[in-house]
Amino acid sequence: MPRDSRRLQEIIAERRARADAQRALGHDPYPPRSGRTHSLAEARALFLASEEAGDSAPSQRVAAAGRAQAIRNMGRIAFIDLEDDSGALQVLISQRALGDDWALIDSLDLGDFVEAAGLMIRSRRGEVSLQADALRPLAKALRPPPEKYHGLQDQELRYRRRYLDLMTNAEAKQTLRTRSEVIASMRRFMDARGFIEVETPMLQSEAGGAAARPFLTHLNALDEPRQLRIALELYLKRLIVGGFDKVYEIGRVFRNEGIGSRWNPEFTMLESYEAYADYHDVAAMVEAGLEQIATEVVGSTRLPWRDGEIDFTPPFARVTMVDAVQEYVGVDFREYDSVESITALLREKGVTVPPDAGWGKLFDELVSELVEPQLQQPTFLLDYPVAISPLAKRTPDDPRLVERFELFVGGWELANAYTELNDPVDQRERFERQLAARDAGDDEAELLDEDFLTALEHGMPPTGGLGLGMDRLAMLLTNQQSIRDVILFPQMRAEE
RNA sequence: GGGCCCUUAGCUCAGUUUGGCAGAGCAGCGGACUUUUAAUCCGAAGGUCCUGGGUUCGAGCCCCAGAGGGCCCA
Repeated sequence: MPRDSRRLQEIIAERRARADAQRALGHDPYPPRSGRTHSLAEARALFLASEEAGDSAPSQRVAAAGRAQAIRNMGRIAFIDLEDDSGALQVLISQRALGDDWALIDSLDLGDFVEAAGLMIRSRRGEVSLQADALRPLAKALRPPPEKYHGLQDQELRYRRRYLDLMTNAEAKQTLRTRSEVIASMRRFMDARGFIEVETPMLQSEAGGAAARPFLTHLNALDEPRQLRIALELYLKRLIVGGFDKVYEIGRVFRNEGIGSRWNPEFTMLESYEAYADYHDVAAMVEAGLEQIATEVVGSTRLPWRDGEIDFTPPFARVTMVDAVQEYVGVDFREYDSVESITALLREKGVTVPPDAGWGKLFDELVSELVEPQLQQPTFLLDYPVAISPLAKRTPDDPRLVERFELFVGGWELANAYTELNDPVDQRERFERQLAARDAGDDEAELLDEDFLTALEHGMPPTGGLGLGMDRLAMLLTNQQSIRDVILFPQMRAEE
């Protein structure tokens, strides 16, 4: 944190002096509690209701509180714009009404929390106002707020000091509030379908369930290494083995990888597992869920997105991976089953070939470059190659494919789902193949989780599983292009 | 990892074209004002021009290196 400049130190000193001035007037600059009777929106509503009823003004006294966003002192009368989480309200206050406490006006700074009490009126210019006859400091702000008109523009400060962003940028606050509503709406949807919400370990001996590098830490009490989870999958499936038929978790996962416009090292996933369901059932649930959440949160299934819109009205498009690659690349990918042949295909199509990559990464590259960007409206891409899906069940008619879909929206992967692999023998072979890939240099390959295999050996019913990125869902529903704008405190390099 | 852009007062930004005294608005400070709402009016202040080197009589500006941030690509 950079040291405060001399100018800023002067400003802080001035503000501390005004806190002392409040004490001299018999007011505590930091009283323990507020005596407010109405939020600012409630106070306004009280007046409007009374006006609607034909009364000139409500006779009920109001004590309201909030942050002083503007102070207009006209000499013997002053206007203070207060703001709380419900809205804003103008306080009108006169020297005559306040008496000795009029001196408090000079002790106020922008950013201070203030309480005002009196009757609701309409000012001469028509502004619904609280005509206060009592004023009381609630909390002195020692540091000045950002400039009021433009708000805080500096991207770095907006992320590092999010409270200043929230304080001054209404749009940023609304976006982050919507994120919370998205998560609440998702919980309502899952709960109503009979899922129970569970919590599984974030500290794991071997982080599994996804292809990603984990964060490493140490558990002192047991003197053992631990990894932060990269997915929720393997523990939730243990619960299906145990007999919970519908479980979900909305939780933070951690991937020690890049930071970018759609990537933050910690992000929030929904995962759900439903016994006796398959990936088609999961797709139907995702359609219903996104329809409901969009309707609850935004009020429509047609959402503005960049220059156009995204339509979450079911049913979503469904296309198999085989057909999609045929359409956008022009080949049957099953005929390119060696590293050599798919490398040649990538070269032919002008896709950069990552060095030392196995078949799975090369295939992923092909699809990421040529197929996924095409999928702007919600589209289920179905039936993935088994090589990049070590936890999914093979399709009945082609053992090279698995019953898996990813849902793409706006060209982004939003969700990933399988008919879960519940054959412990096949699962062990898949893990061993992953270990071989790891030995060949793929440090994102799955580790063999012996306890998870033991659980599968006790028998897991046919199960449909889902993973869905809540941050990206929040981005889609708020029309934000940067994940940092839907995460309250995105990761940043430490200051200094 | 690569490319491009940004960093000047507490905040929002000019100033870089063509090297020549460091600028404005808001906020703050002093004063005026009993219906304002980006209040208005008068006055006086306020700077690590991101950091470190270099070129030059002279660098916010040109050159080199670095830091932080943003965007795009991998």
